[in-house]
Amino acid sequence: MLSVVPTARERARARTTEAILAAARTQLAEVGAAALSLRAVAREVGLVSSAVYRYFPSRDELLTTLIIEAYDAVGEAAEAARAAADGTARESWVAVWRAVRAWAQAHPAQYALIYGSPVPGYAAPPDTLPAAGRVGVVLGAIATEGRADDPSDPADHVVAAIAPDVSATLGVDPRLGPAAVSAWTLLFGTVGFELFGQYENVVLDRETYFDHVAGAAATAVGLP
Amino acid sequence: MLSVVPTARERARARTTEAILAAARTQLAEVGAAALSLRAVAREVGLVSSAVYRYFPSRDELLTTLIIEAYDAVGEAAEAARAAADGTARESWVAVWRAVRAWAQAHPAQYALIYGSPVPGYAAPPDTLPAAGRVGVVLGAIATEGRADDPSDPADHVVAAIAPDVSATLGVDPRLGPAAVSAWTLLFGTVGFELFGQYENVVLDRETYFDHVAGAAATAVGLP
DNA sequence: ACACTTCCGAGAGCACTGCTCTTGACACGG
DNA sequence: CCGTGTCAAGAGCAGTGCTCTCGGAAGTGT
Repeated sequence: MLSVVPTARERARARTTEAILAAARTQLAEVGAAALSLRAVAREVGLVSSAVYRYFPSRDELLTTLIIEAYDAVGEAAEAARAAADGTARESWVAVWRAVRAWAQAHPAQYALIYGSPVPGYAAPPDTLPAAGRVGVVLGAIATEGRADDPSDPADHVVAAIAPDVSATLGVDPRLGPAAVSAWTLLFGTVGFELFGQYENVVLDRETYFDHVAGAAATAVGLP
Repeated sequence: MLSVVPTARERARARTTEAILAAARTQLAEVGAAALSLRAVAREVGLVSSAVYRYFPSRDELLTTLIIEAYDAVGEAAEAARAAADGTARESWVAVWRAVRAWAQAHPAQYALIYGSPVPGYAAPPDTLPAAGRVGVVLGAIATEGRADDPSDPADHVVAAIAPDVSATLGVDPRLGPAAVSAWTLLFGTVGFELFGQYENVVLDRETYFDHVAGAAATAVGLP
């Protein structure tokens, strides 16, 4: 119990768990979430299907692990982009937007897993909530850092529509809440629409359009 | 062939086709798209599974029919809302936004089918493209009707990022293109985020927040 | 060193899926 | 009235998630 130095069994278990996850990630990228087959994962690892259940109690549990991984990955991409940017707050903002889009392009199946329609019969467990907010935290920090005093604050009842926790966690002025949530929505809406084919025959130059939207959103949250 | 007066066989075929579609709609609402089972549909209709293949060559064909139906339904909801509104262009705009949201709340599975992640291994056939644009057409028409002269037009290269067909089909000023596409994205992004649970513990008062976003989007497309 | 407990992988099996193919019955048109 | 074309049914294939049992291996306490 809680041994600091892992036993051979524990190490073997960790290795197998990681092998299963690696195979699941491959499967996910190749066939998508809904077609992810536990038996195929088992085959790839060299196990029989029932053995996998010793590591994940169900297919949904496996998916949950992948979902958290994906949230963390896109959050890390956003944080890395912010860390790498050294210009104005507006430039950081655009850099983070671009990073999220680039991550989605590179990992479409993971993106669909977390921002597409939920897998049928699958209810996202609360475990995923903290990981889901990382991109929002990054954007909120940038907006607060670079915000000019903006006279066009929303009415009080609109401000109250956003949970106080959000402003607190993000460290932003509560009056920025609605605009921040809206910008966050627009970011993932734009990335999703492009990825899921809604911009087919509509948006010709995706980069130019995306940068324009990112800039407009920056203005909307008060970045000069 | 192409008989004006349908034979008994043709009528029977049309009846069975409609019965299958009705059962599929029920299934879709109950278990979602990815779990829609052709055998379950057949059972509900009172057929054996293989008989369904006389009417739809594959499960994907059935889904395609449902997708087009869903696009048409949400488009009709938007058009009806516009027709019923008799105030300013801004009021019409907000009414259409609300109608889309209400439709999505009433038909979450259909909404997920068309605006969620694509069903795995399923590529949306071109048949769905015209139906997909109906909501955009309604919004574009309202924006054009009520637009005030707006000095903040985007740069030429941004305008050129949007397909000319779009402005032509929507009948809007091409300079409005980027803002219109962005507003369209924000509408479905917001509705989708609410429906798929991303606003859990984030947006408390959904109606107030939604109306605020709708109004901001109206301003962004130049509605006074 | 031996016994005991825990863990793990394999295999069989259940109920389900999409889809194909064959077979027999029925309705329609010449 | 009889050939033709359409239809539903049934069996079957390969696959799925998941459960249960069983034998062996690894770790633990005496």
